[in-house]
Amino acid sequence: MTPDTPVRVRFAPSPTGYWHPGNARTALFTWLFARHTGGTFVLRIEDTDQARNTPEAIENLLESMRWLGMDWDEGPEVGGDYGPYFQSERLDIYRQAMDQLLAEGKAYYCFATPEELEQMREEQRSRGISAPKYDGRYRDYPIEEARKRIEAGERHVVRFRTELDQDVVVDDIVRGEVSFKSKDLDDFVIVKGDGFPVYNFACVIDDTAMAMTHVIRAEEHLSNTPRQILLYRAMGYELPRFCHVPVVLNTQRKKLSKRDPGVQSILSYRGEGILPEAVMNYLALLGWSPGSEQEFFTRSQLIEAFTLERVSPSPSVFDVRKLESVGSEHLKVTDTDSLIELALPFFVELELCADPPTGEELAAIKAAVDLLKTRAWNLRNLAESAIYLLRGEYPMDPKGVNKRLLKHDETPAALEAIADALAQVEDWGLEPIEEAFRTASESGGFHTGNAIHATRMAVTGSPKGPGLFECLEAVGRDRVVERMRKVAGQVRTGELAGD
RNA sequence: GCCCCCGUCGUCUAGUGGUCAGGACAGCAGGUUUUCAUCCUGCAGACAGGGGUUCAAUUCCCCUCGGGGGUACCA
Repeated sequence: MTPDTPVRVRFAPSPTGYWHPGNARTALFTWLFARHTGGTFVLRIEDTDQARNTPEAIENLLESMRWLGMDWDEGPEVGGDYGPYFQSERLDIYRQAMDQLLAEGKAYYCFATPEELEQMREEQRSRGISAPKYDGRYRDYPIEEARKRIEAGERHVVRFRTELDQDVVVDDIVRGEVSFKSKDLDDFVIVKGDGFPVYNFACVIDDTAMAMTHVIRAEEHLSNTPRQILLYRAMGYELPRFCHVPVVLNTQRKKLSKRDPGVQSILSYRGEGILPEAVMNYLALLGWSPGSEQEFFTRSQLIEAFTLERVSPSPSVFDVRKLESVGSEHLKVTDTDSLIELALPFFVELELCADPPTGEELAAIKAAVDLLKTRAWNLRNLAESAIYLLRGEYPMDPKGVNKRLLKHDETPAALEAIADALAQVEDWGLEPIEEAFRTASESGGFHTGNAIHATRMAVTGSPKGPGLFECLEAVGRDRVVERMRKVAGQVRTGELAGD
C-alpha cells in the first residue's frame, strides 16, 4: 500500500437492531471519504453473532442506506470481486487463517468453559487482582491431547498467544498515535466454541482479504485495535490506516439510545418525510466541519468538501431541533414540482387527494405547497399544514379558538360583516381582498388586528400560518365566506369550545 | 479496579502562543401600520478546575474533575 493506492474502505455493521443516527453517521463518513477520493465503498455484513443477528435488521440497514443515498460498490445485492460479503459465508477463510496461526504456534486450543473462566476471574478478584485476565491455563497444553479431545467432540475455543512486553502503537488519522502495552491484553479468543470467529479476528482477515486501505469505524473500537494489530503482525499482513470517529451521544451525554426523544431509526425519519439529503447534511455536521462557515450542503457538496482530517475527536450530541432546522432549509430550496412528487404519499395518507390525484387536485396541491413550504421541516407537516386548503373539514386549534374567537364580543359581528364584504369581491386577488377586508373592518368600527386573527382561525383552523390575505386568496372566495359565516354562528351559539 | 479516548456558548462547531474567542441551531427582545412555523435586526451565552512552561496561554506540559469506550466464547 502506497499513498497513491486507490482507496478501498468498508462499512461493516452487525445487523442486530434497527439502524439509528449514530450508526448512520459512521457509515456516512466512510462513504463520503470513498466518494471524495474516488475510491471503492464496500458494505460487509458482520453476522458472526448467531444469537443476535436478524434478517429484519439486514433489510432495515440496506433500506436505510438506500434511502439516504449511500450506495455501495461491493456488498449484498451487488456482489463484487472480494466476496462473499457476509461473514457467515466466509467461515472457511477464517478457518484457514486459524490453521495457519495454530500451525505456527501463534494460537492454541483452550477447553475452559465459560463457567470455569468466570470462576477463575472471581477467584482472581477475591485475591485483590484488579484486572482479572485469562491465566493461560491451556497455553502449553500438548497438541496431541487437544486433538484427541476435539476428535471426541469436546467444545473448545481458539486463543491467540499474546506476547507480553510489546508496545503496540495505533496510528490514527483523527487521534494521532495511541499506544498500548500488550501485557494489558490477554490471550483473547479468536474462534468461538460454535466455530465462528470473534470480531477482532474476522475483521482483520476480511479487511486484508478485501484489500482495505483504511479502516474507518466508531471510537468504541479503538481499544480493540491493538489486538487487531497483533493479529496483523502474526499473520504477516500489512496494516491499513486506522481512523476512529467519535460516537454520537444523546442529550444526557450517553451513547445514543433508541428511547431518546427525537432519536429514531433512520427509516422513521423517512416516515416523517424529512428529506434524506437533509438528514445526511445534519449527520455530516456531527463531528465534522468544513473549516468554513458553510452549513448547508447538498450531497455532492459534501462529497466535495469532506476529509477525514477535519473530523473532530470529541463525541457530539444529537440535537433534533437542529435537524429540524436543516430539514426546513432543504425543503425551502427544493423546487415545488419535486416537492410535490416527494410529498404526494403524505397528501394521499391524509386523504387530501386521490391516488393518483386528479389534475384539479394537483393544481390545488401545487398552490398549497408554494404557500406553505417555507414553514415546514418535513413533508408530513407540510401536508398537514395544507389540510384547510384541500379539504372541507379541518381541525380547529382549541387554544387558538379561545384566544382569537372567544375573547372579544364583537368577533362574530366582525366576521359576518367582513364576510359580506368579501362576498362582493369580483376579482379575487391579494390586493382587492385586503382592501375589501380593511374597509369593511374599519367602517364597521371593528379592531382590524383582532378581525384578522379571528378570520385566520375561522378559515384555517390555526392561529398561525402565512399572511392572512394570502391564505384567503388560496382558500377561495366562496369557501372563505362560508367558513366565516359558519364560525360566527358557532361562536354566537356557544357551540365552539376552546380548551 | 486497570487500560484507552475526549473536554470552546444549552447544542453543533471555527479558531490562534498575543483574536472584541467567530458562525449556526435553540433562547430572549424588537421590526415587517396583521399572526408566526416565514423574513429582517438586535441581545444574551463558552475556552471544566488547579498547577506549571512562557514576556504572553483557550492554544504546549502535568494533575484533578467530568464524560465516553475497552477490559466477553458481542460487534
